[in-house]
Amino acid sequence: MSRHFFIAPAASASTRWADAFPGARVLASAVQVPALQQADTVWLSSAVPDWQPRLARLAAGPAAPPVVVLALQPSQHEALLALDGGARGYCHALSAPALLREVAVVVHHGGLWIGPELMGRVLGAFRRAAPAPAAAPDLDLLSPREQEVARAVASGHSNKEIARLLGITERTVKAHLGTAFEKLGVRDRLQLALRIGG
Amino acid sequence: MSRHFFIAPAASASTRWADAFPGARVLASAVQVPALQQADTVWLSSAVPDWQPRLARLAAGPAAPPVVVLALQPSQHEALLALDGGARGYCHALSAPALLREVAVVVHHGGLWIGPELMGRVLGAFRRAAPAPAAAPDLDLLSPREQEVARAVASGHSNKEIARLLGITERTVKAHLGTAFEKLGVRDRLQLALRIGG
DNA sequence: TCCGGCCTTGTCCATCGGTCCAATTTTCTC
DNA sequence: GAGAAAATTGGACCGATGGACAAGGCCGGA
Repeated sequence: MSRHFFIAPAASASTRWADAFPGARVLASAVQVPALQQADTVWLSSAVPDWQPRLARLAAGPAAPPVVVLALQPSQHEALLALDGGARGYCHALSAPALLREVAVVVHHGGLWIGPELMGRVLGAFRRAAPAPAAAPDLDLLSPREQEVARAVASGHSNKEIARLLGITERTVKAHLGTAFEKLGVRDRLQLALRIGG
Repeated sequence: MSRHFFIAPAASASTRWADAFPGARVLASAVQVPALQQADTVWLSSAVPDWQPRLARLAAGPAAPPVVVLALQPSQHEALLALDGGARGYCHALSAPALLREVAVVVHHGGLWIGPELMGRVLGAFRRAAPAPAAAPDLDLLSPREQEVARAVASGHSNKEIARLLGITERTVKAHLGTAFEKLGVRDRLQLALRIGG
């Protein structure tokens, strides 16, 4: 039995939600229900005046339920506010029941639901905040072949796998690793992976 | 009948995917298969050298299948590249089969799957302590003692050192590691370190 | 009280990983 | 061309690692 809670102003068009999720509970915006913490999904209308602090309270805590913000007039600005506030989804309040059920499945399984047009904007915003990391200087200490082997090790491969990947003998892999250990001052493959991977 | 395609280098750990999706097809990185356009989900390893142009080709078109990029060493930078390239998900290549199935459900229903670390960035840095609930946080799968051992391994310590550190027998360290490997679905200490981070 | 998970340790054994001895070939620089 | 560095492989040795099989004590929930 799935537990869905809708939080919306009194006169809202909650019939869509009732169609999509039979047995769901529709709450007046003023109500404070502790049971919300055990909900499968909380649908919060942005028509509720204090939806942002409500969202913050709902999304806090280790076992917080996924919250989807519903908007009668969706905007990218509001969508960013919702996602930044901890919402797991943002979609039109008048979406078809079938779509709402899709959204429920997604957020219930740990996914994030945002409109396709919003995705581009979100990615653009965060690419600016996450520049490409500089090349690790550690790797420059190694010869080209040693770098290949070292990267393969840092990817979790065994000597046998690396040998097959590079088309060389396992013995040769060991040789490259040995010199790589010495150059980087580590004692085994794990420490090497931590050096060039972290 | 779900159709899953995995594209990965020859010697990759594709057994995980086979566990998660019986009947799925594992493709060598060099193969070009038109049937990919009809796939339910395409899993693309970022260990494939030309994964970005491949992703672009896969994600293009009106009826493109959802593409999930798998990374042995997930980074926010690479995640952004993947999502910006049209990927619908980005997660660790060594994720447990159960988690991979969750990802499949999400993307198949139109959702977006991003790792807990990237989610934290999206949702704001100050609330990073309380990330998404469904984001199975690797370490939480382990018992307290197993976590201690796992963290020590991820710090580059040997079994003997860990035994001395924790005041237990080396045999016990092996026991904890064995169960940790099983719970996280990795095969050795290096992959465990890569999973939980250095 | 019984069951299950957790922590602990034991033995045995196959495999892996790292190091020592050594060698040949290629490639680049002086 | 001489020399140096890199890349390659061989063999052997031995410690580290991980799995298989077994078992005892502790503790909390059904």
